[in-house]
Amino acid sequence: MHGEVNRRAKTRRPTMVDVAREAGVALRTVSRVVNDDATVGAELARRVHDAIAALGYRPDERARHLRLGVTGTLGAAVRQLSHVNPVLRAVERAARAADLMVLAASTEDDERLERRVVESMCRRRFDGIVLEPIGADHGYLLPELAAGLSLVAVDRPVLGLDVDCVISDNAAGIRAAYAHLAGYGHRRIAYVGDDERIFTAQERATAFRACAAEAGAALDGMVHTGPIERARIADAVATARGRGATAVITGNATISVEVVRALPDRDTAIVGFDDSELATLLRPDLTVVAQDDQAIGSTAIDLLRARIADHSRPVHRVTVPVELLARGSGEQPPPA
Amino acid sequence: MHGEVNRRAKTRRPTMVDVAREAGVALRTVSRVVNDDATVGAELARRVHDAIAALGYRPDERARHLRLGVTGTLGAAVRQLSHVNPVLRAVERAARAADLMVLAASTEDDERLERRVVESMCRRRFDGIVLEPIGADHGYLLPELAAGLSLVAVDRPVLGLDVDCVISDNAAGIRAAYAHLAGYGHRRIAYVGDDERIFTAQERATAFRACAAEAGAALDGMVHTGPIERARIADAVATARGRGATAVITGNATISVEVVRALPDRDTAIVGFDDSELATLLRPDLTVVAQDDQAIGSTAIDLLRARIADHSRPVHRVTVPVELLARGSGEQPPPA
DNA sequence: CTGAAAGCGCTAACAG
DNA sequence: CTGTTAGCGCTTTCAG
Repeated sequence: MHGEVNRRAKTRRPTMVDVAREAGVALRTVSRVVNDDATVGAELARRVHDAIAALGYRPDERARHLRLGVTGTLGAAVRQLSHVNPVLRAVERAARAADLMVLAASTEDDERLERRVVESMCRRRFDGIVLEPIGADHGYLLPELAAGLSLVAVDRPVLGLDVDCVISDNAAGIRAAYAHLAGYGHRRIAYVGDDERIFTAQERATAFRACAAEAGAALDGMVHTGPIERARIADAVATARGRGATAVITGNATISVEVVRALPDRDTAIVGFDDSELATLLRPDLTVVAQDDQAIGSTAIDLLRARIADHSRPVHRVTVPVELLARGSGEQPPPA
Repeated sequence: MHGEVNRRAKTRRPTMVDVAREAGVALRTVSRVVNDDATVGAELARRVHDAIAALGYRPDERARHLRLGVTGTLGAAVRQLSHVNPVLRAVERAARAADLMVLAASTEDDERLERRVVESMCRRRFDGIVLEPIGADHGYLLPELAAGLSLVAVDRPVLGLDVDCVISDNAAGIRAAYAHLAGYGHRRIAYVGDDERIFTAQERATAFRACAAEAGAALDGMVHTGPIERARIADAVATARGRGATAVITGNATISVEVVRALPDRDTAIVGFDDSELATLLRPDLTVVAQDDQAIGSTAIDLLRARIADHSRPVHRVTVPVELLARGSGEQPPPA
């Protein structure tokens, strides 16, 4: 046990100069020891460490970063920190492997907050930013990019701006889901998705309509997009079933939950977009189109590091394949 | 649309001095405009803004923070950013209301990573840190606290150190759950919890044992704690039911899910610790002991701000009440 | 290795 | 309001 904390009086924090004086060495030597430069003798290093401990010296990275120009820090501006976000997890992991610190903040799906967060990170001179962009107008990024910001968008592109991004192959995912259900004999397949003002929602809904058209299926009462609200989704499911739907494709994990909630009897096949922990809680387990979160995260860091290293390199837009995981809910044929 | 990004050549970023020269004003005036000080004429302010836009000047907070001494930034070191964490959400909200930026990082339940993250935040001179402490040895915090770190622990105390913290009333939650089930006639109540090396898990398990003792109930095969593994929890549930348990109290939300998974027939009453989105997905809906996340988060920020303002104020350890939410799973009587 | 000094970009104190 | 200047704490160059 460590016991009582000695809460320091109003005295100035010690600096490197103080440490140098205490240890009786040159400032330069302290700097070397702190950045553990090999070219310093063992005896001197020990004296410096003793002085650091005696004074309670703590290096100040603000000054270091100011002098160095770089901060060794990446910002992550995501929709909601405290939500499940495997991509963010992969981003943190990949950044750690590259010895970069990730500091994250929520944008709360609020365009103004996104702007505040990103601009704040820019003023702090983070080396780069991983952004889950929201909203339509990202014009505020233009001066930052011109001033040297390195940015990579994940999950969605930054509309109207030519910046690096890495997104899932949403259309391929929908096509896989559609073909999977059709392969089990479904002819009336419905889609329940998110608000189409959201980029991914729009991509997925569009792909669904294309699939139906190609299959020669009518769309009446089969496509339901809009905000994620329990009542709306329950309505959508009821309408689709009333029109004879025997299978549903959902637009994301939250919608999958609501669709399952709205389907008390399990006679409708479901393929959900996005995998989640809940998928294997349901009975039967949920068949899903899973994103490759690990690939998205590490690709984002790769792109960002390359952009930081060479600001004028060509823009890369990477599309990451998705995978259909058959677990049961998507393999039931239509009722005879 | 904004079109092509003008990726700046290798030229130096403009500074305040450049802006002052461009606008033909004093450096001091630029500083005032940037920090929108009211005592500056409209005409001059316009000229400065024009110069800022013309040069693409972006203020550098590193220098500002270095000069000012404070950073207006709080760090949040939490177990896993990309997990559901309503407390973190409340922390962000409360900090924003106080005009403080929260930058968060994951500790991944790894003591060494926690240390790296916290020390990094200290070197960046964050004004304060919100920590979800893990592990037993927090001795590394001692020099930081002595050097002026403001810290508040949430969810668990920092063992062996006398620092501010805010935790839920775990024992009261367990007592409420026990009394609730007993009130519905249950005499054989089991507890399935997390690894007791975790502080909250230990508190909850201890409280459960005390409840059982007080009720004069035998504990044989009724208390199961350990790591969160599907097989272990399934075993625990089977054992408890074999010994005649008619009700289960769980130690946290993840365990609730696993317990439900292990109970295919719904003839066992359940009260879960921690509310979650899943609670209302199950049938019957899950009765839970819910933490007051909002209160925990805003209290944490209050304590932190007070600590920042007065470093030698007395340490506060706040316990936040919990609430039992009856939803169905905890209101079934034992089978006759 | 030492000692001295410049400079990163900003704020603030000073005298006009 | 302007112009000048010191200084935040660090890294790094330069001569010993």
